[in-house]
This record gives sequence, structure tokens and C-alpha cells, in this order.
Amino acid sequence: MKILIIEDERLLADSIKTLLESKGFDTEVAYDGETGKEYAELGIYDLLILDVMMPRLNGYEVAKQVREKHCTTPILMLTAKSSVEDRIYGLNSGADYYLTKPFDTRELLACINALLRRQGSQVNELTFGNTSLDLETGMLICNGKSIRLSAKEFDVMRFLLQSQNRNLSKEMILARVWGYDSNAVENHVEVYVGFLRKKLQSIGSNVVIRAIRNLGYHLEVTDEC
Amino acid sequence: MKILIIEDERLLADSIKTLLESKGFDTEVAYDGETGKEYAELGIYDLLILDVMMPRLNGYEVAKQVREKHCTTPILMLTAKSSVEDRIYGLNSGADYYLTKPFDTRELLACINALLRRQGSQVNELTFGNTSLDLETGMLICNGKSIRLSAKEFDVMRFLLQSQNRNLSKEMILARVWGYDSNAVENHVEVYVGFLRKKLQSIGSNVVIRAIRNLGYHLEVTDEC
DNA sequence: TGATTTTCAGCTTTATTTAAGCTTCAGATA
DNA sequence: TATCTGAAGCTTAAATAAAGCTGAAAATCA
Repeated sequence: MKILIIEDERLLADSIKTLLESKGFDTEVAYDGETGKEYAELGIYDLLILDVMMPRLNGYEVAKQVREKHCTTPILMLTAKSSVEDRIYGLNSGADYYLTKPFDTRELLACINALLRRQGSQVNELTFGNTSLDLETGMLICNGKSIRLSAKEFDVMRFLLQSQNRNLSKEMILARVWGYDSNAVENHVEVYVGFLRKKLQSIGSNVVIRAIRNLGYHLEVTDEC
Repeated sequence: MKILIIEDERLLADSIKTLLESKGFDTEVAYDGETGKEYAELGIYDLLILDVMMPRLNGYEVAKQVREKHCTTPILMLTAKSSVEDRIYGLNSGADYYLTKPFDTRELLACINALLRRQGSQVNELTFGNTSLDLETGMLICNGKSIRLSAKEFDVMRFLLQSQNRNLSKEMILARVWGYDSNAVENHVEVYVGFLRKKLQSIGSNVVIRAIRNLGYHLEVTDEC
């Protein structure tokens, strides 16, 4: 996570930088608005922390100009100006959050996390070997290649992935996917394992579904042939 | 833009609703946390306005539970609790902005706009592939050619465009376009998707509405004939 | 009235179930 | 050690069920 701090008070700027670096963020500082604007417009940051009162170009102007360049990096505006008018003006200039100085370190971190959370469009997926299952779309993915699973295939695959390399008996899979009171039989599981094996192979996965006689199935990574 | 207000003080809730509707937002209200949480989890809103102190389930819990369900709707937390600890707790529960009561109407609107800007609202046109929907006129446009959409067609198309290539279940589309309490059935969605497909084709769009069995619909750009 | 929305029945496509025959494996037998 | 045998697992194709699509008519709105 790359954060740009635009702040002319060197002491404050550097202490924020130290704080953020201690939390594992990759941080850069610009000590005036003009320079900050130029860095920001590179569009390479995940977050801008922007002071309002600065020489050469104030924070409101930086925010406006950055947004005009269609740069959508989240902006946390940080300032001593605390009137309602200032807050409204800041938000309307393109800021995403307005925090007034002096601020509590923990609050700053909470804001940053709230803003970054939005970016990291949490992809929801289960992974094993070189292959993963996207829980949103039901796609099975392996280096760029992907294939869609049907509802039942998806349920079986998810159960296997959730269990990683632990073994699942056919009874367990039946109970989980078809319901313990369904009248599905073990051959259903065998058929679906067959479907999944074909699909895994078709996308070049190194994951195999291994059958252990009388015990059931589990996933394994194969480096073979 | 569909906004859900979760607030137990009826007077306040209703006055926010009136304010937002005067600005052209489509607004719904839940008067307690439990109900609010259920509505919010439908995932059909563009923004949640959430009070903290409520009977049955407080705002922090609502935010947490909604986020646990992988619902990423922006949350504006609105409350009389103004200590730093409360703000931090709110943000860490999953809120995106923390505004303390009493608040200035203009500040509320500025926050809402800041949060919606992220969702890609400020615009008066939504685009996907070579096609765009003019939100002012309800016209669907593709290289010069254009065609008018009816109200329901427009609502469905806008929801799809806002979600870009994420998938929307028929239930979500029903709840968003017809309302969660309407007695519309899934075939309504199928019929309207049919209408939209015909109109997309008639203007030579490269956008298709793909159905994924059991998961719903999403947009895709097609390169072929 | 004309446009929009709802309803509905039948059609198409895709997923799931069923069933029969095949292969593999491990222990038994010679 | 070789081979036999029955159970477990695999494969395939056909039958069935479910989801999605469509066109036309009916109802509603403006």
C-alpha cells in the first residue's frame, strides 16, 4: 500500500510518515502543494493525505486539480480548519474524509483503514495449488485460464477446497451438497468428481482430486508428467 | 440512487428522507437495527445512513454484520456519540464516514456526495463497452444511434451498468427495481432482460447481458458478431 | 389511445440424475 | 509369483428436471 503525504509542516509530515511506516505502509512525502499535486497525478498512490494550509497551492486546490485529471485516489484531508463551511468545502473539492488537527493517532489509522478498505475490493476466493475458485462468480481459475462451474460442481469443489488436503468421505459430500435427507447416492459424488477432474485438467491445473479407497476424496498438488 | 436510512428516531429519519428525496434520491427507511440490517444485506443500496444508538441492534453491530456478509455498500454513521473512541470504533466496525449529531444539512449532503462519488454517481452518464446510458434522458446510446428506454427498462439497465461486470441475482434486481416487498416474480426480470437485449442489439451495441444459471445476470463486452 | 407493464404458456438450453458397463485395486487362492 | 475375484471407483450416454427465454395477449397507466 503506497501512501503520499502532502504537508508543509516538516515535523508533522515526518511523524506521520514514521507512524505509517511502522504499520507497514510504503510512504512518501511532498512538502508543498505544487510538488504534491504533481506526485499525486501520477496516479500510483493508494491514498493521499492532504493538508489544507500550505504555501504555493492549498489543499482544496490540490484536491480539485487532482480530481480534474480524473485521478480517483482517495483523499484524506487533514487540517486545523474546523468550521462546518471548511469541511463542506473540503468534501466538495474532492476529499473523501475530513479530519481536524490535532487528531488522535488511532483515529488517523482508523480513517486510513476505512478509506483503503474500499479500494481493496475484497476478492472472495479459495485457493489450492495453482488454482482458485472465485466464490462470487463460480469460476475456477488457473493462470489466466478459467472455466465456469455449475451449481453442484461449485458446491463440491468448495467443500474440497475448504477442507484443503483433509479427506472427505462420500457420505460427507452427499450430506453437505445434496443434504443428509436427500435420496442421492454415492454415484452422484463419483459423477461430479469426474466432471471436476475434467474441468481442472482443461485449465491446466496442478490440483488433482485423489480418491482413497473406502475413505473418500481429497485435494493434492501434482508435479507429475 | 437508492439510499437506506437506519434510524429509530422517526422524526429525524423522516426529515432526512424528505431532504434526500428533494435532492432526487430514492430513499427507504428502517426504524430499527435488526430490520435495517436485513434490508442492507440485500446489497441493493448505494449508501447506508446508519444511526448508532438504536434498540435491538446498535449501529456498530449492524455495520459489522453487514460487512461480514461481504456487502460493500458505503456506510455513513450518524450519531450523537462524539468521543474519539466512538469514532474509531465506528470506523473499525466498517463505517466509511462518521458524522456527529447535530449536523448541518449541507455537511450531510457533502458527505453523501463524497461517498457516492466513489461509486461513480456524480456522472450523468453510465458507460460500458461502446454503449452508454444517459441518466438525464433515459436514452441508450451507441455510436450515434440511440433508443429510448421505458422507466423499468431504465432502472434495470442502470443497476447493471452501476455494477459493471459484477453479477446481480434476479432477487437483487427485483428488490432494487420493483421493491423488496413487491409481489413481482423472477419472470419480470427475464422479460425485461429480453427487452433490453433487443434494444441493445438494435443500436449495434457490443454489450451483452449474460445470464449465469442460478447466479443472475451481468454485462459483458462481446467482440464477435 | 398508445405506451408500458404484467401475465402466461410453451419452447430452448443447460444441469442433474440415472443406470449400465468398464477399470482398478487389494486380498484370497493356487 | 501369478491369477482370480469382488468391491470400489470411473466413465459415458440417455432420460429427466430445472432455469431461462420468448411472443403474444391482457391489464394498467398516462
